[in-house]
Amino acid sequence: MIPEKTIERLSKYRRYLLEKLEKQEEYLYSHELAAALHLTPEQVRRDIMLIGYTGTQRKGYSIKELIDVISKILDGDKKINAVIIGMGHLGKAISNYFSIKRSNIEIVAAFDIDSNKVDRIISGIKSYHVDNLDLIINETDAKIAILTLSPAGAQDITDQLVYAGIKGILNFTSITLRVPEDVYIENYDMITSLEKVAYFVKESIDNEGTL
Amino acid sequence: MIPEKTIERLSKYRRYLLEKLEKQEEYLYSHELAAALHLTPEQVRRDIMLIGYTGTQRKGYSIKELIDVISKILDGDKKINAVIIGMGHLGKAISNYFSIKRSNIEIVAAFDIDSNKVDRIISGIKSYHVDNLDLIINETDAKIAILTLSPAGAQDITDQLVYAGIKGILNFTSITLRVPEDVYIENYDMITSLEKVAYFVKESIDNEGTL
DNA sequence: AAATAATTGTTATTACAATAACATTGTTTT
DNA sequence: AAAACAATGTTATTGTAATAACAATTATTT
Ligand SMILES: NC(=O)c1ccc[n+]([C@@H]2O[C@H](COP(=O)([O-])OP(=O)(O)OC[C@H]3O[C@@H](n4cnc5c(N)ncnc54)[C@H](O)[C@@H]3O)[C@@H](O)[C@H]2O)c1
Ligand SMILES: NC(=O)c1ccc[n+]([C@@H]2O[C@H](COP(=O)([O-])OP(=O)(O)OC[C@H]3O[C@@H](n4cnc5c(N)ncnc54)[C@H](O)[C@@H]3O)[C@@H](O)[C@H]2O)c1
Repeated sequence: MIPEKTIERLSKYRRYLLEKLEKQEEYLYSHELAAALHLTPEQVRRDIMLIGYTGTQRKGYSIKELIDVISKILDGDKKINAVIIGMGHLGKAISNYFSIKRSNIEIVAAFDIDSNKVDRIISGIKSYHVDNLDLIINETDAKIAILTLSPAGAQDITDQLVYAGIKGILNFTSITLRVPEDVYIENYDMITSLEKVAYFVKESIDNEGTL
Repeated sequence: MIPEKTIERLSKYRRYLLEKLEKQEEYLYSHELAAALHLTPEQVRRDIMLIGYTGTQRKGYSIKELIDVISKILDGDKKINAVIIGMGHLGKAISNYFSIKRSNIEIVAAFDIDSNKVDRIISGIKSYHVDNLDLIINETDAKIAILTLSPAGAQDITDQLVYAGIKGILNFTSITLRVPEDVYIENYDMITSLEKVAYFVKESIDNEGTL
């Protein structure tokens, strides 16, 4: 019901607002938020309207209240657990990163097929052999999986994850996964991102002076 | 002129087509490509139309020719060089990844501020101290930068990159960067992606049975 | 206390992207 | 050689997201 793009921006708004809150600030205007995130003030106001929060005119939005409203929408009322599959280069980087950050989402376990990488604690996250996938996911009631394993095994593991009750996947493997309708997939494809940057760079170089 | 979303898909089409080519296949239909990437055949045909390629009816598209047309658009005629800034966890993972992959984009240098991480070759990429940023970027004629450094230094380094002639940035730091109009920025924000997945998972769980 | 200025909230418009419809054409079959 | 078929190419439609316009409102100023 709330547009996907708005959800993305809400996440970014919240992070910016939390910074402001730390600096003891109380109110902010739509144009401040817009300027900070390279958006238009209209866009910001529209998003805030969509989530049903209202500021006070001439004074702006209460930072604290706005954070609360956004959090209610993004987080709901209970925490959500996630697991990482594949503790290679990328998997370790992500584990390390999220072990620092605190949020409503907690990474509760990691998995790998390589016996050298399991039964250890890496960046504060316990790592298990994939054979225990179903068991641990049920025990921890994890609902999200972050896929950073080799592409070859990705579809097979995905099927197991779905069977175990995972409802959302953040997929870093470059392959396209098949999942049932009720499982939400967010694909992140680094090659595509890089090729896209390269394309627009090329275009901008080609068009130099053509304005 | 070609829509951004089409550029993204072209990158994915090409990767799929290259796989097919390796298997010695010669032709494919729009519906095959669509099924493989979870798109509609109409979307695929439209994209192909936009880039001015035409297949043959009843026979489909020539895989080889289509790859060539896409490559002409995405790659242009010369290679493009990239650098990585920040050889921490994520920087290393990416360097390692792209040292394997072959494409039109080559990562020619890496930079860090930590003296323990410089003047070495990491995953086949030579790593320099950031003090040499301008020099090396000019020497290598790099046009793209991948930012995987700590957020604190990101805006400062970005200014230096722009000054040195960088025209495209793939930004993994979670902060929003200021750049001139002619510099293309692609932001990738892992927290936002994960929070988005969490939101839609929550929604789907809440709406269970409400269909 | 009235006027002013600045900001919000909402509706209207425009732009962009995806989907659908269908006419066209090359291939195959009989 | 003619007819049927199955795919493409293109136009039309719908849907979604972003932008713009403006009315409503509340602090501030005089
Ligand atoms: N590193 C990057 O920057 C990068 C960028 C884009 C995409 N990717 C993708 O992310 C994935 C991981 O990349 P990486 O660089 O970390 O690779 P990596 O080889 O360092 O790590 C892969 C890990 O997955 C494990 N694994 C393999 N099969 C498994 C299975 N069936 N179950 C559980 N674990 C399994 C391996 O043991 C290994 O530890 C790959 O699919 C890659 O294409 C990585
Ligand atoms: N690791 C992840 O999965 C992940 C996910 C999302 C975002 N990020 C972002 O990516 C960036 C890197 O993450 P990480 O986990 O690799 O962190 P990290 O601390 O492992 O690495 C950061 C590296 O940047 C270097 N650095 C710091 N300041 C620098 C400067 N001015 N010039 C050059 N190098 C500098 C540091 O020496 C270090 O090697 C951070 O901004 C982080 O927010 C990381």
